[in-house]
Amino acid sequence: MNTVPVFKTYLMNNGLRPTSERMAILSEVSKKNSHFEADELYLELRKKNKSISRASVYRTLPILVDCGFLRELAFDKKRKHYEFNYGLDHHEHLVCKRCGKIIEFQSESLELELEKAIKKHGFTQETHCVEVIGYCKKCIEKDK
Amino acid sequence: MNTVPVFKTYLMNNGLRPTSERMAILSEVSKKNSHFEADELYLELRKKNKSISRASVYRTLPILVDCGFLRELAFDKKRKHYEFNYGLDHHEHLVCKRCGKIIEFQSESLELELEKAIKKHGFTQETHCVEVIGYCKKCIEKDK
DNA sequence: TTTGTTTGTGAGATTGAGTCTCAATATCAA
DNA sequence: TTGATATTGAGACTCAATCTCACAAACAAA
Ligand SMILES: [Zn+2]
Ligand SMILES: [Zn+2]
Ligand SMILES: [Zn+2]
Ligand SMILES: [Zn+2]
Repeated sequence: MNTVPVFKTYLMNNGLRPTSERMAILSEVSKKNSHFEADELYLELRKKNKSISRASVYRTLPILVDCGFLRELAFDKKRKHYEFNYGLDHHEHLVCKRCGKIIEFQSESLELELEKAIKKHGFTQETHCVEVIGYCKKCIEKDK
Repeated sequence: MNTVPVFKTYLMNNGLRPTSERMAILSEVSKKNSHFEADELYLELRKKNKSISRASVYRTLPILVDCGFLRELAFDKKRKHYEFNYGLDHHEHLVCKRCGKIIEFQSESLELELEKAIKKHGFTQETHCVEVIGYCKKCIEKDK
């Protein structure tokens, strides 16, 4: 994908510089195909001998969220979770309280209904998150 | 409302005791008509000479969430926010990134579509939260 | 009641994700 | 080059939330 030029343009337009640290973080993050947290990413970069300070990692992630590469997730109110979300289909999450499994799902009609409700209140959406807390099929069966 | 007997039954069924601290917290919380956070509640109880320790407040809130009196909200990933949610209409939130205003809204058809999607995946819902991040009408107009 | 067992409380210590500081370094435009 | 500005990294710091543990309540059985 064309993430690099898009990121560089974003940085330029906001008076930010395309440092090697920022570019390395973008690169690492765009390889992710699942949810992750900041410290996990920091340690991964460290292992790959791309030692970027914890501060820089924590400083860069909000930038990547702001320019639309990452989505900040809401499950687990202790730590922030992210997912790469550029050029991919938008999805929502079902979180199992028992086994912790996270199921991703898509619903066009859900998105449409949400869009309607948002417009009705004169609100301008940037992102949204729909998260369902409950129990997955397997866990329900186990508890019988 | 019949919160007190419902809470007592819940506690009983879970091997927990209906202590004066727990009942006082339930009482305080059920008077709330807006979003609040744990420490705020602790300080309020303190002012009213119902000195309950910070630990007990933090210990009781998850119980109240678990038995359905409170809902845990997802905006502001730094601190946990709650709202009293018993016998009231279910609603979702629009959060303005600029002024911080939180608009509550309801949509029957949104709920129905969500319910459909959940069932489709064999998931059993306990709660959910829909949160839209963006800009409110006023802030959009100001920025022109 | 009394006794023993279990559960809950409070004060303060501890944790840990995330932020801040600031001197040193990198970037960039002129 | 040079000067203005932005960024980095190491480690100090913050602060919401949790944990510890001695003591106090609640409860069940006798
Ligand atoms: Zn499960
Ligand atoms: Zn996802
Ligand atoms: Zn606003
Ligand atoms: Zn609300």
